[in-house]
Amino acid sequence: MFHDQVIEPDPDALVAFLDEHLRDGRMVVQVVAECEVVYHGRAASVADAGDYVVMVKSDGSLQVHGYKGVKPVNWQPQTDDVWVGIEDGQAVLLAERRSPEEMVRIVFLETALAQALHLREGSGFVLMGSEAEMQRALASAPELIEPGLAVLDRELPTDVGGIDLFGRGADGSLVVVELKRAKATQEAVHQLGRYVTRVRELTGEPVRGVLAAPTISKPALAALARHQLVFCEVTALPEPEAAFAQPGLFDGA
Amino acid sequence: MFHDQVIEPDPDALVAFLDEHLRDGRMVVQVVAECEVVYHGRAASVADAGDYVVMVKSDGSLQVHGYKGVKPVNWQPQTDDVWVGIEDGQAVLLAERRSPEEMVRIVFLETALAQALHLREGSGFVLMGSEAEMQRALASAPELIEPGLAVLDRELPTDVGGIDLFGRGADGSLVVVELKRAKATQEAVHQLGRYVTRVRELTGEPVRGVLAAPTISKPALAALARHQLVFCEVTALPEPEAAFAQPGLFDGA
DNA sequence: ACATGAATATTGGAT
DNA sequence: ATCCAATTTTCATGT
Repeated sequence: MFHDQVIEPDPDALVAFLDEHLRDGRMVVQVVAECEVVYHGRAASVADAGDYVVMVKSDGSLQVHGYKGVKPVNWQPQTDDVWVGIEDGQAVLLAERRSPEEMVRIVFLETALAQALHLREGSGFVLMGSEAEMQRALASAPELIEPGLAVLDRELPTDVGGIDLFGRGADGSLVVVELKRAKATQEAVHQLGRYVTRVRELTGEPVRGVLAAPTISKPALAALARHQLVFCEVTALPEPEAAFAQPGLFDGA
Repeated sequence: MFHDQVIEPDPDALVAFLDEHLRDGRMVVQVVAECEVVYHGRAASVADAGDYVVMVKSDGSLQVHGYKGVKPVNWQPQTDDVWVGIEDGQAVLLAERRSPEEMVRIVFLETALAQALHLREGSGFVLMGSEAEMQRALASAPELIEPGLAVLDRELPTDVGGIDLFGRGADGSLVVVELKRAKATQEAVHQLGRYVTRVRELTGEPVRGVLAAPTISKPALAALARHQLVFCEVTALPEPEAAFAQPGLFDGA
């Protein structure tokens, strides 16, 4: 898993280390260093000298992390080429990508540490509470939306977008359901309104619109009312499941 | 910058190491280990045993990286509490967050490496090519959108959303401009259509709609035409600036 | 390759 | 605290 490491390498040693391990397509390579980072592609950015953790994963994706935040300061999804070399006596890493054409260039000013890791692929990963899961659950139990609702379609495509759930109510009218796994915003209301209008135009039948989500923002609820649409509370995760919190087992901070 | 590390620590040593350095609010702490990760909050997930790099930054944010991809397998923005301890003879890390209420729990099965880094804040960061920048540029040079256009407002709020640029054309009609820094999609067309309709309702005047973006998808262009709206090509970055690509300076892969 | 839409989106700004 | 909109969004999926 942990493979190789050099501490405070000089530029030549760093380049040699990177060159060796970046060629090996199974390695995740990290460099902890004071560096400058330049990006040019979809946008462009310059980061002046600062301390960062540079991580190049085995798929060629690259990220430059600062001292805070989940998001890297700079990054690049799966690159096509990563080159290293010496320029003006300093180690430089250049990552390039076609489609879109972009590049990240890192100058290592002072390197604290470089390491190569071999991370074996995880054996399994399951995510619960996605919108897709909600959609399946509601398709099998449409009474959670309204009594007597019969689901006719899921992801029904129209020229203004895909309708999450499409059905017919107990009153005989068509029902368009827009689903959100998190709090619904005005944008979701606009989406729903667009679908309802279009289905009315296409069918000439009475159409009702339902926004199904765990919660809804106050402005969105007001907008719903204006458009004579309905909110329906549905949760993405079935149970709160308080099974994990185990106070007393951990040392308090 | 590089502060401290332990190689292949046993659970007790790992917990002692983490406990010491996580308390220090300036440290970025990394653990390279085979581990299991459970998340529960906005959604829920379980990752079976696999090799990961766990990074806890000095703001309490946490991310668990696998061997590929920019996105972590698991993560948590700025947590409120990080606890470590021993459970069933194994080192466990629990990161919790209020608002939203969620937690990530990591069981370290076999630890290759743990280290603490002190990353000083970078001195400067500049990003070019944001939509805000485009907006400023076009507000000062509205002829890039159409000759004779006079800009009346930026980010003009309406009850259906904020209009990026609002002005009056040489023909006397009102002009609504929707701006995208990247390729425009159908969603942008819907947004623009909504604004145009609303402004027509509110003013009773003739209103034209312009979608300004570097490119537009084919379906979006068709939708624009149906709604009698116009596309205008504007680039987010002023120049391609081929100043960075320096072939020949780097060792080929 | 292109287009679409979800995401534990994250993050910053405005109210 | 809430809400909204941008993002180098990334990523999976479908065509």
